[in-house]
Amino acid sequence: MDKKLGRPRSEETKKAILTAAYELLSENGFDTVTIEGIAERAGVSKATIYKWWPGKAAVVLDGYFAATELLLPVPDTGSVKEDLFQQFNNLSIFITSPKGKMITELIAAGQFNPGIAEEYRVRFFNPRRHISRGILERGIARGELRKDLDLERSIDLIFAPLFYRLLITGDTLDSAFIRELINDIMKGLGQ
Amino acid sequence: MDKKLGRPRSEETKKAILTAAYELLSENGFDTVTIEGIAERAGVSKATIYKWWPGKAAVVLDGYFAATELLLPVPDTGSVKEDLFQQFNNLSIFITSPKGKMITELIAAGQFNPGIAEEYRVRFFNPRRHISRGILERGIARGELRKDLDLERSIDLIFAPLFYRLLITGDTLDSAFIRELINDIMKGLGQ
Amino acid sequence: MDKKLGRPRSEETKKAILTAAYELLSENGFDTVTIEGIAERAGVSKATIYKWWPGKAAVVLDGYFAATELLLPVPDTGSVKEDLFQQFNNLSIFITSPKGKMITELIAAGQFNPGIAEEYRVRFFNPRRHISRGILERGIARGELRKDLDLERSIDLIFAPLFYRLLITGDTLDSAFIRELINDIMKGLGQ
Amino acid sequence: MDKKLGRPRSEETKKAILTAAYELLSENGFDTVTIEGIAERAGVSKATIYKWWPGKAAVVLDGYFAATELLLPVPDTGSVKEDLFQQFNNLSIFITSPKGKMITELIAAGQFNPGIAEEYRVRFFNPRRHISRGILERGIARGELRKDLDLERSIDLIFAPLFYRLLITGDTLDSAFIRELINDIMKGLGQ
DNA sequence: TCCTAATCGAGACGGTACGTCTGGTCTTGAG
DNA sequence: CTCAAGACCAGACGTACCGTCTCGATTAGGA
Repeated sequence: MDKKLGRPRSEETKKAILTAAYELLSENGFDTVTIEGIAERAGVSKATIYKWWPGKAAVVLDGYFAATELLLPVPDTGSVKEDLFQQFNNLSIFITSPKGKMITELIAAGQFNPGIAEEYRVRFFNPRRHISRGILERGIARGELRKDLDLERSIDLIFAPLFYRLLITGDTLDSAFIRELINDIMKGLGQ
Repeated sequence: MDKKLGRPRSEETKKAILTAAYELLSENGFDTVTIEGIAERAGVSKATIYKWWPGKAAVVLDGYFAATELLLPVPDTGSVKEDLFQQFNNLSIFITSPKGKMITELIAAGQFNPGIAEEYRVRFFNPRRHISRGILERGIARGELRKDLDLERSIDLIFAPLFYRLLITGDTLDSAFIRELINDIMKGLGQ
Repeated sequence: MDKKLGRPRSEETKKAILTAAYELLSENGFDTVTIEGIAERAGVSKATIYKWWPGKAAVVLDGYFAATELLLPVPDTGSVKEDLFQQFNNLSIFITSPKGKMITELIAAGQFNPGIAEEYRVRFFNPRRHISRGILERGIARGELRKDLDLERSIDLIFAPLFYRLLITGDTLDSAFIRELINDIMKGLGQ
Repeated sequence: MDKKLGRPRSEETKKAILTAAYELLSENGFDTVTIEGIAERAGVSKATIYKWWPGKAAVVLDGYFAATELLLPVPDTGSVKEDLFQQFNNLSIFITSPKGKMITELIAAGQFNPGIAEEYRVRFFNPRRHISRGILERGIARGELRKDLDLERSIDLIFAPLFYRLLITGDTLDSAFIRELINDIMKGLGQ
């Protein structure tokens, strides 16, 4: 069926490209990374990069996730507030670290490139939302939360303020903020 | 004091540049706008643009706001929920319109350029937050809201999900969503 | 040793550049030729030109000589006067032709660019001086000329008035002038 | 007749422009002089320069001659050879001095600008040729030179090799060369 | 003393070309 | 067939001067 004629793709080359892409991203920021720079650093020809990725955003994103994929701990303390605090405190620590700040630039790049956006939604956000969903479901089961919650919207409620600060206001993200945020969302503004 | 030596700056030229910048932004999107394109469309020399703006992002932003500045209605129905619904429904209508979608790209550009970020914070977000603050304060005065609210954080709670959807998930923003969002935030997830 | 990695330089492109350069030189004169104009006419990118030549003067000069290199007849009539007349009459015909007039501008350009000067000395003047040297040497051997001549200085004596007229006085160069010039130089002003 | 309405032209301004033009010429060479640079150095507006001169070449030339005009000694020793030696040795000292080297660049500029050429012919060459003519005429009267000389062509014979070396070969000009040059021209190459 | 006309500085402006840079594509020859 | 090397076109970058054009402030002589 699918023949394998000719020289096979070199895994080393692929790794070198992703590593170079990630290094350049972390050294200079997304917008100053160039395909040419990646090719040079990786000791690879530009054509090889274009052969396997459609453009700079794709390589850099791949490089980022290749270097960043990590196990996400699933908190389960028996308390929604505490579980949420643990998850989002971890997240806020991550996204304010150098590694995390890059996600900012990738989200920005995603505004000009739907493929990129899809990618980080699937690889970055979905797994984390999955964990939040578990927390909320257990909370409902335990009666800590209202039964009628729209889970997806509820998850948005917590993620959103973090990224709003990150992308728009630039305000600090610390554990006090996370704690108060969760309190507000649980309690509501009313009454 | 402030001298007026030399040929005065041409207001027509300035207007032509801003108009051209805005038109190109709305036709092609931020990242395909070029200074050269603006210069040509405006019938203006590149040097003149560089004289008054440091780069593409600055001109385009200026062009955007010059074309977009509008009166913001201040709702005051006597009900926090209704006031917030009116404000944020209007906002969601705006940011899902062609004109509003551009703000997405400017926010993206702001990730690579602190000056830009500052600009849209001041010109776009601050006036709107000011209105929200008024709504919340009146709500507290009327006893509709908890007295101990941190106003800024509370405002974030409402703005954030809109822009989270806009920038990250891409989910739809309609009046049903706004209504439910406000409900959730007022009531809280708890109990 | 000298490796031949990578895509080889395109001879067609090179030719197109030189041709375009020469055409523009002959149409408009040296100082209105631009690299951008050459690139456009040749259907070539500016970067390609800058890759192989340091600047406009170098390309134009190369284009000029690529279009102009021709066989130089070596007169040998048995008479110094006649040989010199043939050589310099030919030369005067050439340098008053359109093709030849360009050399004027290249000499001018050479005043601001030593590399250019070196180039036309080697490619234009040296071969012609070589012929003159032969004529004079044969003349000395035949006893037509003084034995103690400094050949280089003597050659200067004939070339110089042609280019002096060309570059400075602008007086006409015709075969009568050449004849009289050679007479004067042979005879001397004295006595 | 010619009315003198309005503010009269400022002589100081004119002087400042010419001085600035000359200074910049001597510091950086003709081709790097700019009208803008002259205007700044002279503390003058560009428009004022364009009011009185058609372009850079004209101002610089004027500046050059304003700074350079000097008395030309008229040698009269009773010997043509000695007179010529004195005149051309002086000339060669001048044109190999910094001040004199600039004339090279002006001659180059003259290739692209007939007005410039006319100017230095009249202001630089004619006065010197006039002196040479006197020397030759006295030589003829004294019987040192042939009666049938074409004076203009004879003058060319001496000027030409100096400028040929200056503009084309770049060979040195020293008093030995001048002496031998005059000898050769007087004696002729023949016999 | 005011008026008129020209000069001048400052500096904005439309242009044009500069030389550089990156993006993507294409062409070799080696493996 | 893959790949490194690297030539190539396309086109924007930001800069530098060009020569022209307002401005407002002088600076005379003539009214």
